[in-house]
Amino acid sequence: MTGSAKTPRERYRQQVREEVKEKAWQQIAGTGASALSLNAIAKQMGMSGPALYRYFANRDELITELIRDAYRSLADAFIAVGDGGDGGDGGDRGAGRARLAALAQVLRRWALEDPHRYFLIYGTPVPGYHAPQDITAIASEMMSVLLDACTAAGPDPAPGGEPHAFEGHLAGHREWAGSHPDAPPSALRLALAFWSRLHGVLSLELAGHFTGMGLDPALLFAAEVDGLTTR
Amino acid sequence: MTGSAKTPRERYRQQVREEVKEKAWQQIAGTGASALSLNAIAKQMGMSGPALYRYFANRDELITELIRDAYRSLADAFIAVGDGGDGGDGGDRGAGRARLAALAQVLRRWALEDPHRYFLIYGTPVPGYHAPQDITAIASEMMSVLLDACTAAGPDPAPGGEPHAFEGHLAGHREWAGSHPDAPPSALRLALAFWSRLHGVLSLELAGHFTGMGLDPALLFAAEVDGLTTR
DNA sequence: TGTACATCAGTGAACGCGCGTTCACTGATGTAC
DNA sequence: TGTACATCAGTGAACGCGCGTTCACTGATGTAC
Repeated sequence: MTGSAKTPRERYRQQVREEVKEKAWQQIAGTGASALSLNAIAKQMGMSGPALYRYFANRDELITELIRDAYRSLADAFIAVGDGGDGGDGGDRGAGRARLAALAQVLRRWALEDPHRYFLIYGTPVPGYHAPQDITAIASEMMSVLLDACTAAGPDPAPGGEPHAFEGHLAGHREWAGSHPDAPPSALRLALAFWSRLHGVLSLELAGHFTGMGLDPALLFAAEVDGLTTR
Repeated sequence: MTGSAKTPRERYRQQVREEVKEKAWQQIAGTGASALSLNAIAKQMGMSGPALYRYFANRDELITELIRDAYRSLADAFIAVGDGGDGGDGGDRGAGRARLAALAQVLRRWALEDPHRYFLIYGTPVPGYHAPQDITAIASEMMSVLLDACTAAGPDPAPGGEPHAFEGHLAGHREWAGSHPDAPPSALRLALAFWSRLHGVLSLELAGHFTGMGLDPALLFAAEVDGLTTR
């Protein structure tokens, strides 16, 4: 796929890089990203610490790479849903809403699959860290898929007649929806509600705030999805 | 208030403990909780590192104390709103909804006042850390205030006739609402929506996920509050 | 096919750092008679 | 009011640890003729 005709050395390099990242994820799963240690990874791979500097310039580069991979993985999962459904532009509202529901399920599965990976993206920000531009670009890809579905889900002509005040604000502040310059404000609002509500449930769930409460987080999640795709 | 007739030494002890915590918060604001260092705090106070062991058994005890204080502070802010409003039990729905909106504003102000404090409670969990029971008790106090308001806000008899499936689940899983054994399932659901939706917006906002998008998070927050207190 | 050279993966020693925590000790503050 | 003793805050040295990162070097792998 990417850059064919690799020399054996290049292939090996990439292979080792992958193994480093794999061990890094294992370590993050155990003690969190802030405790990520290059030396510990090296030891786990049976190498000496300095050897890793052949593959990553420093600790920060490794972490950035992990964040990038996490975003890429989630974006690909989103895109797969977008491709699977019918075109969208001509689809009826029902199809758009079904696609929204599918995106929600993909998001939840992805989050539960590896909570630490989820928190690497959406958790407490690392002080001083700023994502490079190519990572924000991946985030935009995801938003684009989401906006697709939200637009297809229907403009939801406000039953009362007057659109919500927030939609007025969005009509004038839509830089973030650059990929969909024609999406109605109600679709923009729906996308933001989708994102923030589902993140709210997921991050509380993954952080363990529901444990001991005796309720099933999956049902709360489903209820929120319902609220987003109904009416 | 708590334990009068302190000796001067006890008073001094408590004073130093407070100063330690104050410096700890400053440090957290700068580099996050995971980088909290006892030695650095001591240096900032003009003392040697080991001196702090007169006041805290170890680093973990200090962090637990900070978490406890954070919860206490938010709970007190919630309780102040609850006390301010009219009784509640007899109040009309409008009053309940106004109280919900007030709680939302208090939550947002509290979060913006010190984002790191917010993340200490609601951010990426520290691997292996389990909150002692007295802290979960404080969380219950908050939930109780919230349930008060949600109950007063009205049972919201489902317009379509059939209550949402999730409310059926809640009717049978309400241990977490122990303080309000008679609250209708719709009130329980409202409380969970309040908590998770507002947390969703706030945590995305505080983590900086809206920066560069060109929209005003305060308005998204307000729109979500609106959705919770309308209809 | 074989030799000469360049590339590059990995090692081990070392640097400097800051961490949490313990310990024996000094000196000030409070208490009892 | 003054003396004898107990309490406790704070110090400085020390222990052991792991971290990221650099450096000079060895040995294997690939390339050019």
